[in-house]
This record gives sequence, C-alpha cells and structure tokens, in this order.
Amino acid sequence: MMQSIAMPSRIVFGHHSKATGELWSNMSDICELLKIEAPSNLDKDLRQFQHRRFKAGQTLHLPNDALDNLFLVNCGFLKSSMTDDNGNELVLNFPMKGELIGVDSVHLRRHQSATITLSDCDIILIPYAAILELTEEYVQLGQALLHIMSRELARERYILGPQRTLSAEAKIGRFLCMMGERYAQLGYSSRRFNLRMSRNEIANYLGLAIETVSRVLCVFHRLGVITVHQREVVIIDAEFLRGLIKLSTSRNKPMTDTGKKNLKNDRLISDLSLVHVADRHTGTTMSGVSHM
Amino acid sequence: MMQSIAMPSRIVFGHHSKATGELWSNMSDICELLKIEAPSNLDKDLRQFQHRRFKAGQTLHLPNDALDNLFLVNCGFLKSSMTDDNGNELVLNFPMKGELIGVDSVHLRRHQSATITLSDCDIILIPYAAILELTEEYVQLGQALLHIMSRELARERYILGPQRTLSAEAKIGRFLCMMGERYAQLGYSSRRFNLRMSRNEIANYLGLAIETVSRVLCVFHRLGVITVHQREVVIIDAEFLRGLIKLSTSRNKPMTDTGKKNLKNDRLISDLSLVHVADRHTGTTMSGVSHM
DNA sequence: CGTTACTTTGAATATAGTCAAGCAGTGTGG
DNA sequence: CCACACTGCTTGACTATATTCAAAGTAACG
Repeated sequence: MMQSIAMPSRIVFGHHSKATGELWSNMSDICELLKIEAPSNLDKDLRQFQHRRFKAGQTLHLPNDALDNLFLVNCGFLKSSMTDDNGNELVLNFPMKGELIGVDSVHLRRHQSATITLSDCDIILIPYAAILELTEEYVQLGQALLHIMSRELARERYILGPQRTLSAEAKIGRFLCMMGERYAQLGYSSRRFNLRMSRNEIANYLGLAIETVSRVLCVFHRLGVITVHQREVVIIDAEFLRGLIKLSTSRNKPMTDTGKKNLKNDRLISDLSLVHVADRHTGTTMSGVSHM
Repeated sequence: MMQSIAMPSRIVFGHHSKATGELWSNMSDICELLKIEAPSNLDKDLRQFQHRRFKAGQTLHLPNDALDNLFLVNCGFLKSSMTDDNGNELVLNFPMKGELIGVDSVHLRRHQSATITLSDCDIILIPYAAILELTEEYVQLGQALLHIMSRELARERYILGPQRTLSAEAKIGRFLCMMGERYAQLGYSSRRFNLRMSRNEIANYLGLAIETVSRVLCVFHRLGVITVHQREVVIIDAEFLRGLIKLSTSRNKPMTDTGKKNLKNDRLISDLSLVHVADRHTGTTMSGVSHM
C-alpha cells in the first residue's frame, strides 16, 4: 500500500513499532521531522505518538471539527481546502512531509478547513492537550513552535501573497518551481516529479481557470522549458519559469533600474502570448529547443 | 501632534509616564492591548516597555533589519510592504492598534518587510530578548503568543487567501467592510471612517490597478451603497458590499444549491458593469437612492 | 500661486475566463 | 480483447473583466 509513494524507508520516522504493527514516534522523531532542535532533556521523555495511515482520498478533518489533534505529515501528499459562501472549493495548500496541520486553528480550537489525502499517507497524531503539556514542560519547545508558526506565516505572507500580482504564466511557473523545491527538500529530484493534484486543484489553488492551467502548461512544454505528460513534470529551464512576471506597469514601480531585467521579461512574455495564439502556425522562435 | 489621530485617550495604554515625558507600559497593559489573558502572577512583574512616537511617514523597520524588537501598535495606522524582484512595492497589510508587528520574522531573526507609519503613531517596543525571557517565566504567555500567531495565520489563509478568486468589485467591497470592522473593534464607527491609505496603496494591497480602484469606488458611490470624498468613506449598504462575489463558474462549484443566492449576485454584478459602462447616460436602476 | 502628488475619467487593449466540443487514459463488463 | 462509459485534460472561438495609456481634474503644500 505505501509502496506507491516510493518513499525511501530510511527517512520515514516511527520505527518504534509495537506488537500491534502500528507505528509510534517519540518527541525526538517529531522534532527531527519538524526540523526543530530538540531540547537536550527531551530524550528522556517517554511520550509516544501514534501514527495513522490513510488511503488516498480519505479525510483527516473537516471544517468545524474540534481541534483534538494536530496532524504531522510523516509521508504522503494532502490537500487542505475550504468552501466559500457560494459553495466553491478553495484550495489553501498542499501539505507534504514535515508539515504540521492545524496550527492555523489553535486559537479557535476548531478546524476551519478540510484536509484530505491525495495519496496514501502516514500521519502522526499529536493531541492538542499534549502540545500544551509539552510547552509547559519544555520551554524551548514552545519557542520552537513559535518558529514553526512564524515560518508558516512568512510563507503565506511573503511567498503566497505576492502571487496576486502575477500573470497566469508566472503563477504557474513559480508553482512548478515551488513544487520542485519542496520535493528537493524531501530528497527527491527538483527537476522531475509527479504533481499529485489534478489540473482543477492547481487552478483552484492559483485562482485560475482550469483551461488556463492546461494551456499554460502546454505552452511551457512547446517552449521547451518543461515536459508534461499527465501529472509527470520535468523542469528543463527553472530560471525561465522563475523569471516570469506580470509585466510591471511603470506606475507600480516607485524607483529602480528596470532596464535589462524587464526587457528580458517583456520579450519572454510576448513570446508566450505569441505562441499562445499562433503556435500551430509558427512553432516558436526559441533557440533550437525540440518541440515535440 | 497625536491629536490628528483623534484617539480617545481613555483607551491609550501606557499611562505610567516618567519624568522624561516618555510613556512606558507594563505587561498587563500589553496583554490587554493584545487581547490575551494575563497570567495571574504577572501583575508583580516589574518590566516596563518603552513607547516610541513616530510621525506620519517614518520607518519602523526595513527588510533585512535585525529583529531586535517586536512593535506593538498602541495607536496609529501603518503599512507593511515588501519589494519584489522587479522593484514593485507589494503592500502586505495595514497594521492598526493591537497588532504585533514582526511575528512573521522571528524564525529568521530578521525582518522581511518594511513598515512605515501612515499617521502619527505610538508604538511599544518589545525587545525580542524580553519575549524569550517572558515565555520562559510565564508558560501561559508563550501559549498566548501561539494564539496570536495562529490568529494571524488564519487571517492570511482564510480571509486574505480567498481574495484571489474575487472580482475587483468584490475585493474592494470586502476591503471596505473589513476596514469598517477593524475600526469598530477600536471603538469607532464601522460605517464612517477615514481610509488612511492612498488609492495606490489599496490597489497594490488588493492586486488591482489604481484606476480600477478609483472606478469601482465611484460606481459604489453612484449605486448609493457608499459615499466617498477623498479618503472619507461612509458605508451605506454593507450587505451589498459583502455579498459581491466573482460570478462563480458552474464547474468550480462541486455541489450546492446555487439558486437564489447567485441569481441575486448575477443581477448585482451586471448592474455594476452596466453602470460601469453606461453610467452617465442612465444613472442607475437602483431603488431611489440619492446619487451625489 | 505655482508645483507636486493624488485621483478621476475615457478609449483601446490584453489577459484570462467562459462555453462548447473533442481527445486520452482508465477501468468495467460483455 | 474490445466496446463502453467515465473522468480528466486539451483545444478552439468568443467574451468579459481588468489593465494600460493618455489626459484632465483636484487637493495639498510650500
């Protein structure tokens, strides 16, 4: 069952298996997974936290569920989303290994979103009550938690926020790079990976129409900067993808030398649009990249 | 100097003035300002935190500054922003009284954004070192900090995130309502207030062009749902503003009865667009609301 | 009173969305 | 093994919404 995720077993936590066959993790495992420094006196701690396995498509929690546990992803790929006033799904993020799910809801003691698994997953359940105990016992742990939340907040604010200004091409380009980086952090290739989510979910996450996502991915493919087959992606020119921007209006840039950098981007975007419209006729003008 | 902000002095913290004329606050003041419960043994705490006054247009911190202090807004209106790769300003939020500035940067110990004052401000400086001390001494305080950050994170994720799907009208409508609510929390009117920021800053914050902001505000005015003169706003029909949505595509809504609710919004948006295009000729079709 | 910064307005354009149709991969059952 | 349906993805043509460019109007400021 878990094989389909092809996770090197070496870096899966929770080897303290018991007679039942269930996995359990102690605090040291958890700190390592969260990439925080474990307090020195923590290895004496006897607490064990239960793992739980989910098949693809199962639900970890729904909006309004009591926040009994935080969920720490040990392995697998998930999707957190909410439903707006009109019943539209809004994808919030795609948690992966090491992500702590639920920290955005501790102030209400109630989940505000739903999280479902996109692949088979191994999840560590951390009771909220245990968090409170632990932060009392180990001051450093509380501070580490602050770091984790600060990291999350910074991600939302400094990475995701600026997306609102970007063109569809730039959003998707950066999305691909971001996924690559996340895989890289897990020890996989940042260049070649499998998007676990559907076009629909990508579109929803980026605030685009599904057709736009499809089109832009095809354009990227034709330009030779990526390869896509289904959800298999190979990033060929990450620089290109990362460099895409919304054509910046002269008025929104207070100062700065926008000379060469924007010149470059102007051309690229034009090319994209050009291909976008006239691809069948001309192919592209890119230097000898093979176009399918 | 501070008069221009017209803040009822009763709710300004920091009455422990000293011979120097500077204001200082203790931990109880700070907890109250942050709306967190003060640990019971905290009133014995002798720590005093210095206030600092800023004139409009001054800088609290710049990106890459060391995170020596967190800034707690006691009074005034500010703007946090960053500059993207192309030199474009990106407004992140508009801190007001009670907001703790810098929590998104504790993990790096370095600010990632700039914060400048939009009005005269009174800011309490809380040394980061003191935060660490305090969380060690008062466990509850650390947990309260977690709540604060969770609240912030939820705001970014559940309030700001979904903005990406909204039409310009909806973004601006909700922005106005949000500002109203924030003023209400400070004891002001939620209906009548002064936007402290320029159209440019609003546009930037919402990811729109400045002209779009201007136009939509005018349309709202003509529709009779608000009044705008410069930065003075009166909200007349908050329901209308809050109800604006992006016309939802049939494909993005998985399920749900979208009958009357969307019908209503379809009509409203059409009206807006209609006015948007043909306002001079027809006025509007709204029930007898006075137009300017 | 003239200069500057901010805002409004109009007309043209571009980008992304919408609608509609077809295609491809997957799985099921005959 | 192939027809069938199912789901997800792609493509095209058209449309709508927001941006861009240009210009003029207004408030603010020395």
